[in-house]
Amino acid sequence: MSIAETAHRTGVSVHTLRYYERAGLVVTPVDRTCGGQRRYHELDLKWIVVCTKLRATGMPIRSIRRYAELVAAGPGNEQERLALMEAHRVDVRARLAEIQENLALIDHKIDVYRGRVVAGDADRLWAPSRLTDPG
Amino acid sequence: MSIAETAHRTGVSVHTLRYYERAGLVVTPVDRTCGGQRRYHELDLKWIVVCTKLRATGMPIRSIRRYAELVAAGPGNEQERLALMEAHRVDVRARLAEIQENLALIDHKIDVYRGRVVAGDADRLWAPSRLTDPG
DNA sequence: CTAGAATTTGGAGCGTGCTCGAAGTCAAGG
DNA sequence: CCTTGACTTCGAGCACGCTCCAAATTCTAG
Repeated sequence: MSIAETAHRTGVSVHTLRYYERAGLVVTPVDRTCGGQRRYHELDLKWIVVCTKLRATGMPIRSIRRYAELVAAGPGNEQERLALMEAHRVDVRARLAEIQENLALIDHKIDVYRGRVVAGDADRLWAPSRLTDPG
Repeated sequence: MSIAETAHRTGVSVHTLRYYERAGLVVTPVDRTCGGQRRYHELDLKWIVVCTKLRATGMPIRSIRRYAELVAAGPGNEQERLALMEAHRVDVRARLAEIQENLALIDHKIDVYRGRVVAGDADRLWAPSRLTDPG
């Protein structure tokens, strides 16, 4: 299929598809027409989707490239692929925990402001407790 | 306290502290010595920590600036602060969900590679199922 | 008072991940 | 065949969030 359809079906732009290819994120060279235009197959599409999911978890491009290189190299380096993924999982979990932790602050702020808005709507009287709770 | 100590106690670099100030993330102007050097107080420190937590959840600098402006403007805009935080919470939760969802892929890959590594260590025999499971 | 460490400013530089522009080539319908 | 739109490459540009530099000034310990 054309690059446009691939872009449509994977949800990434054609620019990004070409960028990913330049960046070395492909496992096998993308098929081309005799005129030089890219023709993607289902397998290419699946791989691109994997890339987008790894990106969505914050894996940097260069790590995905490394992973693509390992996959391209064929069987025999599962140990390294495993290490790569495990390291990334540690990162992701840490980030997840950090976000969840700090989400509590946001929840708290929302509670506070909800209270203030209700009080304000009721009688425009409140004490801005900036000294104990900045913001 | 000095900028260096503030940096130490908040975990952000002195460069970043100055950058945040330039970017309009402060609620009130930072106190200065007669010579012009910054002197941070506990309240400044608390606000900086809030900023770092918002940053940690992915809130962009310009949103934090907007929030700081609202806080600086004093009581009366709780509605807007609330809207800002609620919008951000929606973002954060969506991102959280996306990460968690895609973490499953990583877990799956790890399971697969663990299996392959064990099999490989045992007898170096496996079928690289690239056609069904790229990567 | 003085030396040396810390801080100041404005602006430049950088890493990441796209995003786009220009100029030319290719593909498919009529 | 011809037109029109999609595609090609290469390199530049951009948004973001820092990070750093240089030269001047200030602070602090001895």
